[in-house]
Parts: sequence; C-alpha cells; structure tokens
Amino acid sequence: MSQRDTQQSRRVNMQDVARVAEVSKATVSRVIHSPELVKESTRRRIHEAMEQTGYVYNAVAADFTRQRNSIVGLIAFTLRGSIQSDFIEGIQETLDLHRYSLIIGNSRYDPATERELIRVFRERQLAGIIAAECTDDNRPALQALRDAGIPTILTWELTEDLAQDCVGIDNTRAAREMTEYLIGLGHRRIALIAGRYERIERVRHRFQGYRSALEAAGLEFDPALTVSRTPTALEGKLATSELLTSPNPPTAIFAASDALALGALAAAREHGFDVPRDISISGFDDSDFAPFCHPPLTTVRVPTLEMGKRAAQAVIKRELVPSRSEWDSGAIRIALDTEIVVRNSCGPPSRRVRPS
Amino acid sequence: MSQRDTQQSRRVNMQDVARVAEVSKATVSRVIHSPELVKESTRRRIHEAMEQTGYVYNAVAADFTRQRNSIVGLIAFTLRGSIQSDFIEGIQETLDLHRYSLIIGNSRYDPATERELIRVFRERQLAGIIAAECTDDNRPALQALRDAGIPTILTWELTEDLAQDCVGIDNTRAAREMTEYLIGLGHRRIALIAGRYERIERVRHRFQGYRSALEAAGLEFDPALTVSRTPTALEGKLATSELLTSPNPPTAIFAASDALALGALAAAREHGFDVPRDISISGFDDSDFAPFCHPPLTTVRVPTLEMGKRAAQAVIKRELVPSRSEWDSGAIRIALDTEIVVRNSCGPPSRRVRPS
DNA sequence: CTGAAAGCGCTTACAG
DNA sequence: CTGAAAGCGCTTACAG
Repeated sequence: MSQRDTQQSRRVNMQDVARVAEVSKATVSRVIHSPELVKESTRRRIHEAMEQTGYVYNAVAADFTRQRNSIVGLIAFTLRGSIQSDFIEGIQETLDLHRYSLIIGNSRYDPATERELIRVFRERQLAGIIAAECTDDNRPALQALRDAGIPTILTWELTEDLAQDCVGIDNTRAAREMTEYLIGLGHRRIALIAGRYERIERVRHRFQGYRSALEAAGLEFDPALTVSRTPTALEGKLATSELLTSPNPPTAIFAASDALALGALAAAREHGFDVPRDISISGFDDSDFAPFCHPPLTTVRVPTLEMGKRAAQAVIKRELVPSRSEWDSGAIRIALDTEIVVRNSCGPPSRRVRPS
Repeated sequence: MSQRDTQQSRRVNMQDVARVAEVSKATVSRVIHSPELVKESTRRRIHEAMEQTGYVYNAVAADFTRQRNSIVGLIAFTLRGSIQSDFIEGIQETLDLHRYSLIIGNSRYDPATERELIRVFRERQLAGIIAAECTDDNRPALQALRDAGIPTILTWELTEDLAQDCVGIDNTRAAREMTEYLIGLGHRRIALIAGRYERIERVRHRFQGYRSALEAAGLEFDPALTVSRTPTALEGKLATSELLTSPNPPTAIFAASDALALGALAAAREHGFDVPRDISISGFDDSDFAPFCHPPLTTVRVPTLEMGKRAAQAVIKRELVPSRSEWDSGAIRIALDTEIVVRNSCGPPSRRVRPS
C-alpha cells in the first residue's frame, strides 16, 4: 500500500494531490468542501489523484487554519450511573451528522480536575462544550469559556441563570409530580434520597419539588426523611437501611435516581419488606434496568436521548454564529417533558410498620 | 477581563507573550514544555507576561506543528451496557496523567459508520486508537490504521492474531470456569446466552469455553441451549422465556453479560421460577448492578478499570516509539485475570422441571 | 541559557 | 470555474 511507502518519507498532502491532478491546492480543497463549485471533469481528475496518491485529509491542519476546531467537549463528574449512556448516544448521533467529534472529559467530582478540564478544552479551542453536570463552584469557569467565545450548553436542568444556554427538564415539577403521585396513593411519610443539595442546581430543584408537593398536601416536612447521597446503588441501599430502621420509618421512598432506587430495593428485601406492599419505592431517570428490577421500578422518564440531541444541536447552532452580538439576542433554553412511568414498585401504604 | 478584549481583535499568541517578556517565542515554548531549560528569572518574567496578556496556549497549533495529535480515540459499537463505564474511566484516568484527551466514537453496530469513524480518526491524526469491540469485518480497517502509523490496541480479548496489540482477558477460560462451576453444582443442562458468535472473537471464545467445559465433563452439547442475542436486558428476558418454556428446559443459564442476566432474572420471576431454587442464572462482567439484583448475581468479575488503564498505557507506549522497526520487535499482549464472584443466583438443580 | 528561521498543511479572500 | 499568496501559531533543529 502507498500509505506504508509514503510513511517513511513524508505524508501525501494536498499539494501533492494538486500536482498530480494539475490543479492548485485551492481547487483540491474545494473538491473536499464544496464540490459543487468545481467543474465535473476537474473534480473527477482530483478524485483520481487522491486515490492514486493515497491522500488522507489532514483535519488537524484544517482546524488550525480555520482557527476553529470541529470537536465538541462533554464535561461530566463521572461516566458511571448518573450520566445516561443514552444521553451521550444522542449527542454523538447529532454530532456525527454534522461531522463533529466528541471529547469526553471526566472530572471525577474533583474541582481541580474540573478546572484542568476546562483549561484543556480552551487550549484545544473546542467548537463548544456540553456540561452534563455542573456544580455551582464550576459555573464561573463555564462563564469564562463563554466569554472566550466557546459556546457552553448546560444540560439536565433549566438554569436559574437565564443568560445560560440550557437544554433540560423541569426538575422541580418532575419531583413534585412524583411526590404527588405517592401522596395520591395515600402516603403521608415520604422519604427523599437524592444527591448533594447544596452543590447541584438540579438536585436542589428536585428537593424543592418534593417539598412543595408535601406542603401543598398539608403534610409536614420532616428533615429526618431526606438524605443526601452520591447516586450509586450502594449508597441507596445504605440510606434505605437507615430509613427503614429509624424510629418512625417512611411508607414510601422517592429515590432521585434509579441507581439509588436499585439499592433501595435491595435494602428493603434484606430487611424483609415486601415492595410495594410494605414500602413503596420510586426512582428517577427510567434507566435501562428500571423495567427489570424486582419489582419493576416506577420512575420518572427523562428523555435523555432527545436531550443529548438537542444539546448537540444547540452547540452547533452557536458555533455557526460565533459573533457575540448575536448571542446577546437571547439564551437558548429548551425544556423537555418528563413523565411518570408507573410500574410495580409503588402502592398504597400498609398499616404495618415493621414486616414480620 | 482581557480575554474579552482580545477576542474582538486577535487572540494573544506566543509571539505576543515573547514581546512582552522580551524573549523569543522559542523560549516561551520552552517555559511551557521544559521549564528546567530556562533560567529562573527569565521563566518568571515569561509567566508574568502570560498572566498579563491572558495568554491561552493553542494546543491545536502545537499538535499541527508536531504532526502528532495528543488525542486518543476509542471505538465502540455502543455506549450502552456492554462497554463498562469503569473501562472508560480507567482509560481517562491514565490519559489525563499523560495529558492526552479521549475522543469516543460510536459505530452503533453499523459497519459503514465504523469505517467512517476510522477515516475520521485517521484524518485527525490521533495519537492512537483503543478498540473496545471489533468485529472480524473491521479488523482490516484497524490493520490499515496500524500501517498508517497509528497504534491500535484491541481490548477485552486476547486476539488470535498474535501481531495485534491487545489488553484483555482469557474469555475461553473465564467461560469454561463458570460452566465448570455450574457443572460442579450438579447441573447437566446448562444454557448459554451470548452475543453473535460469528462476528466477535471474544464471544466466540466464551462459546468455546462453555463447550469445552461441557465436553470435559462428558456432557452432551445441545445446540438448542445456546442462543445469540444483543447483550441487553430485554433480549436476555426474551431468550430466557423461550428457554424456560421449551420442551426440555435447562436447569442453569449462563448469560455471557450481566445485562442479559438481569433480563434472565426478570423472565424467571415472571414464569414463576424461583432463582436459584428452580433455576440457576449466572452473568459475566460483574457490573455495578450485579450485587443488587434479586437475587444478587453470581458472575465473572472482569477487571475493567485495570483493563482501561493498561490499554491507555499501551497506546502511549506505542505513540512514544513510533518507529515501525521497534514495533516489529513484538506485539503488546497483556492478559488480565478474571474470577468467579459467587453470590446467590446459582445453586444445585431442583428435580422439579416446572414450578407450581 | 537563548534566538533566528524554516516549516507543518491547510483555508480564505481576492483576482481574473 | 480556478489560481497565487498570505497566514494561522506553534516546534524544532541549529547556532551561538
């Protein structure tokens, strides 16, 4: 193969193709990007030359020349659990359509790494950033990115900052609706297991939704019934164990992620509680595994694939209109609907407090 | 902020910093890459100049100049299920350490997309490629990448092609051991649910391991007991339903991924089978959710985090020694150990064929 | 310890 | 429909 040969010396570049096709490299570039501008016969000759020389387009050189990269970055705290793979699939699908690539950055919940990530993304002059999660601490860094001309889209929530582009769901309402559903089933003592309220806006919103549903129903808000945990099954299990063995246990547990709910289910079983007879458990996300839990999990469906697609579209839209004056005409704010998926993990409360 | 100001005109570049610090840009470059080569006082002056001008290093220009990109690409069929997020975490952790970024490509099981991905990765002149999965059809494309001087590391399996760099597990042995475990429990009719044997080497190996354990124990291999499915919970459930309602059902099901096993568990419950009393079910992967299944899943632990780290290290090692003559001194082949994690989803067979 | 110079491979107006 | 020319911002020997 010619690749092997040329490799020892020098890669084939556009100039080489131009020489073989007896055109200028500007024309070769046109064949690649706007073939309709080039005469049919010339185009054919160039294609042949590319074939013959084993030419591989150099995207790095192109990005460099254009002063704008065709790579989008994703910022996440973790790739486990909380980030739905569907969400990333949605982003990729859309990006592929427009010939962008995706770099995935993982801050591992570490602010220093997060800062580092943002620095690297700036250095790489990425076309845009999608933030899957963002602590309040991290907001200024995102803002700086935006100031540097790099579009940033926050996802999974509708930010209180109305100047921030976002594609998300109404977490407050979603949590309120699930809480109302549990209240409607007859529950009076409903626990909430969620992330760290103080740092993440969307978790705070879910908490607010839960609380406002309680208040609207005239139910007392009991701080002992809300626990903050990292959204993993293990933490959900631990938290549920504590709730179940507390002096005045809940009759329903609303886990603000399906991973937490999975752990809650396991804890309930271990303590001899039948779900939903002895205790109701609901989740949030409608993950892949939710229908296969025992019992199948009642949860909040989040249109993650759609959210990923919309976020990618938003980045691309921004990137195509880089002028800041245009941006100032208003933020992109896309609200996606959620819905409660009723399966079998919730039911009316039993009078028994402890199972046999 | 200075970023905002400079943005309207031109970005601050190395030359600007050099001017302010009254040095050449070569020296600025040295401060960034090999500060030990620069005199302390000069270094300080340059750092001040960078600060003052709001300089942001241009990594695209650097990659372009160096003719070698500091981004590694990952190729996968999907981001759902089969790819463990721990695996990607491991890759990222190692890459971060060495200041590489990760582009994640998703072929969505489509050969055309896969080819496209490989083309894009070549155009981007990536530092190397890690293939999380690779059909046989796709092997030549990977080979072409290698020929073009881009290191490619295959993962999750120890390839039959001894010239291919790989970091993986012995799928044959792992499957044989799990099958032996089930045989040891007393099972005679053991089903296997796995991916498509004909296309993926590691699935083929698991199948071979299963079969060789059967033969070693003098058990008949019954083709009716092996089913090929996409590794999702839904497919696992469907396949299990069929097995359970077949004329001569198995007493144990070995699902070659935990996602399949999760579905299998759900199917068993739906058909009124108690696990493990009426049917044993085992998985493969030891996913996050395995301990929280009902019952907790007996499965094969795969050191995914470690595998990710090793794969990234292998790419970096290759990338640092790009000369082909060095490569020819031998392929990188790293075998990682698996182990059976015994939980509660497997037990001795019952004599009952159908539950009450 | 530091500088001058060449060059990487494209794209982008501009001209014709 | 096509070409000539400038330039993007670095790094890399080489020289001193």
